[in-house]
Amino acid sequence: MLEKIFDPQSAEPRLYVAWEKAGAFRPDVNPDGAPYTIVIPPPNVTGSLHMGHALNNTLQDVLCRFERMRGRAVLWQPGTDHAGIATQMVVERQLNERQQKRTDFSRDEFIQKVWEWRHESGGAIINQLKRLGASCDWSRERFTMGDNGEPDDQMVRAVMKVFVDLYNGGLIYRAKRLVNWDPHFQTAISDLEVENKDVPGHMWHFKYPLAGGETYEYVEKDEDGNETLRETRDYISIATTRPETMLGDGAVAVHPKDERYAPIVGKLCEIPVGPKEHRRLIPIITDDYPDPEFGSGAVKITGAHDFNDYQVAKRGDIPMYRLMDWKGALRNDGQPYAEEAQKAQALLSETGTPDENYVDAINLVPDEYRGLDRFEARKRVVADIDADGLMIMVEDKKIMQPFGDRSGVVIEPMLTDQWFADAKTLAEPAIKAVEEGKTRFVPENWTKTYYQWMRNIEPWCISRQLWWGHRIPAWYGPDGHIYVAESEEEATKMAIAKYTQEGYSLEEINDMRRHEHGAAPLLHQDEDVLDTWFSSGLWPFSTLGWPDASEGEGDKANLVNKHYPTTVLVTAFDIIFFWVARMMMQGIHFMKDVPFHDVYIHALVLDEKGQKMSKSKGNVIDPLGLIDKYGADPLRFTLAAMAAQGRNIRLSEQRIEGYRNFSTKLWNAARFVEMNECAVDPDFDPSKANETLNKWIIHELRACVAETTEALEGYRFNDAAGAIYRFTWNTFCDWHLEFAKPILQGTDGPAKAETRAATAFVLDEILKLLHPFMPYITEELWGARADRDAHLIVTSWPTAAGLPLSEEAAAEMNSVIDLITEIRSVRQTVDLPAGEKFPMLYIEDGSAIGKCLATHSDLIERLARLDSVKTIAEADAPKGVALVSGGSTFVLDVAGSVDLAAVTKRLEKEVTKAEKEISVIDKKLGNPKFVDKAPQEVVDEQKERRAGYAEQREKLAAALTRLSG
RNA sequence: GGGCGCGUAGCUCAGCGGGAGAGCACUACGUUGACAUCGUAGGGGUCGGCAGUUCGAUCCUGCCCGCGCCCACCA
Repeated sequence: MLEKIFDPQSAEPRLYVAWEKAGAFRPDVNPDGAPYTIVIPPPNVTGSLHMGHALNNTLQDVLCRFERMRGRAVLWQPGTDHAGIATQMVVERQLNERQQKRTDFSRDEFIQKVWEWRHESGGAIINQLKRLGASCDWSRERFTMGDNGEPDDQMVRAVMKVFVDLYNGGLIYRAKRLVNWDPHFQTAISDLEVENKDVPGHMWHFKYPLAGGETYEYVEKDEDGNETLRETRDYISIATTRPETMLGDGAVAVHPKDERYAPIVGKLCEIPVGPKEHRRLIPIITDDYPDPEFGSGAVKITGAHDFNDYQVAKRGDIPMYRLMDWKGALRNDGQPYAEEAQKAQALLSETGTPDENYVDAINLVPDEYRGLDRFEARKRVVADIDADGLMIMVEDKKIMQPFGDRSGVVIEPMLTDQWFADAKTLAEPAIKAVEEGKTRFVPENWTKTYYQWMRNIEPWCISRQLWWGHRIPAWYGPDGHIYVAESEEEATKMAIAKYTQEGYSLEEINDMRRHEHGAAPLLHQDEDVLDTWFSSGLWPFSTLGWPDASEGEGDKANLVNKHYPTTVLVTAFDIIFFWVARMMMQGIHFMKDVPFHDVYIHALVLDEKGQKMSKSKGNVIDPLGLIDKYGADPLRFTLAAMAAQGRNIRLSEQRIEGYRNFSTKLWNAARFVEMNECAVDPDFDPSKANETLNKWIIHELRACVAETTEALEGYRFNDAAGAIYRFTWNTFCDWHLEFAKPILQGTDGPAKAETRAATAFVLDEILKLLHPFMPYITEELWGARADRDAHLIVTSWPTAAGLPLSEEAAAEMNSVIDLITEIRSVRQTVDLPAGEKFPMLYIEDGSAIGKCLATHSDLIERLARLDSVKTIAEADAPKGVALVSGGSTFVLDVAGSVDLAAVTKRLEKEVTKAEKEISVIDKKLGNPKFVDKAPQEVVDEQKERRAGYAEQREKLAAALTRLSG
């Protein structure tokens, strides 16, 4: 016996364990099936399940369960991401709680601590995914750093091989370039990890005096060439939002066509800050970058601290002076300012590209500013210039400022040595693959976003100055030569070979080693680690066993051949650039094929007000809390039902409650079926049903199967969920079970037996269709209803082809439904007491409904609360409450008085409606253009509709005369 | 500045060339031993505005108004 209600708390863990134990999550439950593969977007090990995860994984699980039931060899490959910065942060925070710092430990010790954390509490999110019901093959769980991060671990080897191969192919290189520097974490970050935000700021206008007190005529003209301003100036006006970077200016640039400054191009001007006796002079140059219309038209060029200036400086061989240290404070190294400034001044007389390392060593921060934080330095610079009388004005202005997405601090463009991947080259085949349709975005419009980004891609900075991550497999020799190899051993071999070839003896090589590092190895490894996304980009093949050679299907560990390319990637749009693009680039390069055929981009889950959920806003809805409260099934169903393509999801708890009610409805339906002894009959053949009722429900089931299946095939989760919801509640429960009651409680043996079997059958099919969305309750019912050979999770998905069409039965039952609905409606209009029963008379008119009326009189009487249903000739029809359904007229033989005015009003309203429709259609049909140009079928359809309404109008009119007085 | 998207019932959203839909909320009534986490019935919308294409537009096109999001180097 089924319990009165379903208890998710106790059932969910039990069922989940049973599935795992049965091996249901492994692809070999369907050993002969075609592969169906999804790699999970690996959540951060530090993560805990949020609503986005819940949606993302629900959709993946729906697909996996659906395809598994369809017989595919489904591999849902799970795992987690080592998430460089995030994880390092978590462990550092723990140290802080114990009054310790990361730097209290050696790098090895710290990394050891991170591994300890990872093994103890990392991966809590995996258990949370299990609570959601995710049917991942956990036996294959992977971590982007491997089991222990050791060089022989396959996940690590994959990363090393990729780096080395790309390096050898010239697609990875080391260079000094301007990068986004996060002063909090003291590492470079990629463009994508920077959030540009509008913040209130200032724009200061300063005078840069011309060298030697020179003057020029400054003239401004309007559009017609008339002079609007003329004055003699001994300065050039410069605007900046970042005065502290003035110290590193290498030039002032103006547009070549800007006549105002033509007289002074090529001359020198003075940076108006720093000790007066050592003020630096910089040249006034031309470049296309400055916009004459903006500000004064003159731009200071600080190549080491601004991305635009960097480009100008590169074009013009302007030295780029780095002003800050890794913490974003003004530099405190090198010689006193006077000497350093002199070095810079000396560069002025040189031509050609300045040596970048020489320039980088120059510290142009005046002694009194050294060591100041950049924002403090800004205040000081402004105050000093102002005191000097060289500030023209300051405006308040909204400025775009870059922030680190993790640290929240202002990002500093910084000139540093970093490793870069040649994204432009890697992107080409990745763009082509989408153009050729090898990978398809669903919904389609995301392809544009993908193209836009890929076509404008910049070199990808892949090095990070962190401790936690894949260490870059590059080693430096005593002479600074770089050896890139998959292991230190190999790099050392390369180095020895190189030095031997250069004529050094083994003795001398050993000397080099001693000289450079005492007893240390010959080489020292690059201190940096790789961007987390560098390894995440390999996820679709590294998790499947690459780079180990695939030994065919017998090799369980290596499924690359069988499961790459994967079938579909399910993710949110905010990760297209970070992750999808990188997987495309790396996947195509190394596997010679796209990583996935489809990319399904789903919505973002927002709160009820349409705001992004975030901890800081405090509007986060915790999915685990909802699972505790309602169970996993209602949450999953809600997310799937709301996952319409291309829309955001505003989640409200009411909605979840509604779908919890749905699961209760299903549960109660199953209880009803059980009580009525509708046992599962394995021999039941739906195509052999005789009873109209059963033929009808199977016909309707067929439509639902088709609709659900097609929707899932097209990633239309909401349509699929809607179809099964409506069929279950509005067709099966509301009508079929009600119709079945008189038969199940009646005495007609064969009809009862067939209805029992058919009802049991349809319920089983509902469980199947619903299983991908609500796996727990359906599995529970499946197991409770009969002794089965297999769990529902591995039971075959229904096919429409396996179910018969029964148009006639469908028409018949639907007309009965219409009639009952009409009677109920009339009863309420006339305010007939719900408990009272009356006879109903059908006025014989030879219609279809009349022919089947007797067959279904039991149903009609019961559901419409009638005494009896009788057929009489029109002439014998008494007066009474008349109603029209299906083109026939019926009379409720009501004893006593009823609210006749209400019935009259109701009928008249229906007449009006019919007349209105008729007149609209007549207008159309009367329009020769319509009749000529519209497709014949549309015209015919309108004619049929007109006829229908015309008949309806007549019957209604006749019914009006039947009302008793 | 470029790109994407959204304005349909009180709320959240489907539909997207020929008959305006769902869930929730609301109102009324609850009878039939699956279900009050329920049943039955009902009210409620000039489908953002204007123009165009079309025999016909909530749906296509253009413009406008309002609102989101993503990308972007204006000092």
